[in-house]
Amino acid sequence: MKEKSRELSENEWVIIQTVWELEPCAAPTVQEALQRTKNWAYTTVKTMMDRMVKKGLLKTKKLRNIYLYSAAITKSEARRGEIMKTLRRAFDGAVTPMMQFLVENDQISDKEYVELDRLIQSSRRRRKRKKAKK
Amino acid sequence: MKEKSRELSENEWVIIQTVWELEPCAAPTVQEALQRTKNWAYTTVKTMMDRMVKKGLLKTKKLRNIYLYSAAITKSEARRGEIMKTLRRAFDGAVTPMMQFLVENDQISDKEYVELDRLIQSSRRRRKRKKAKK
DNA sequence: TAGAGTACTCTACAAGTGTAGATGTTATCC
DNA sequence: GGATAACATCTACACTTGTAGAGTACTCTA
Repeated sequence: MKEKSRELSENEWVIIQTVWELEPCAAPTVQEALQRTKNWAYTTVKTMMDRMVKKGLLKTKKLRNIYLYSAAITKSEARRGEIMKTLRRAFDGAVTPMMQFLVENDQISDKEYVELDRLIQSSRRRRKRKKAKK
Repeated sequence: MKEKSRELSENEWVIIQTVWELEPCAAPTVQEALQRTKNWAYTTVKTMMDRMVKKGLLKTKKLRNIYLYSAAITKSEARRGEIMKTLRRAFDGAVTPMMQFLVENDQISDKEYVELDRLIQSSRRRRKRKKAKK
């Protein structure tokens, strides 16, 4: 289960987000979709995407004379990688201090508290059950 | 309060962590301190540190003929930057889904649950008080 | 005051990333 | 069957990051 330590750059995130939404999709489609936000030339997008293929972040399938891209990693995997990176770099790998930081930094609204609370409870219950089972 | 979006690279994190511990400190000190973990040549460390000064991550003070470095940003600022980056990139800026992810991904031990719970309660109380005051 | 340390400065180079122009290729429509 | 549109490939270049050698400058001691 060796995580291939997928570190995405800022722009790679932008691209892969779009691909997740539209996959399977061709490069021009992605470029168009990003027209509003990013003003990238077609070749820019295409280059980035091809590099991402080489890195195993995207994959392609040739369809006649065009390539259809899709993500080679799930959103969940990517998120995990990103979080792990932050955790490792900034919090010595410890989850609690990171949560603590989040909680203490006024980045959480009242409503979010409630939700978070519920989340924790339910996840805890779930874990307990799982443990009991084995 | 405009955050200068301080994005540290992997190695910059390593350096600044050391500086936080030892500051004010000279470059050779940092290099020695990292000898065990990283096997960087002195010039490597020095180059990185000087680049970090240019970026506003570290600052120096000339003392006779040596430079003493210290951090130009606090650990807290750096952490915040790192978290914000993850949040923005991978979670669309929303805290709750990120917490949810943490909670649901078995990255939290039983003990941590308890602690987290306490954390949330107390932070919530604190916030309530603060609100009441104003 | 010359040599030995110790720290600093300058320069460099490879890999990765952001960005894209110019050029080539294929399918399609008149 | 030739023009056009749509897509792909090739090439390039500047900037950042990782890494460090070679050379210089200052300071202390014999």
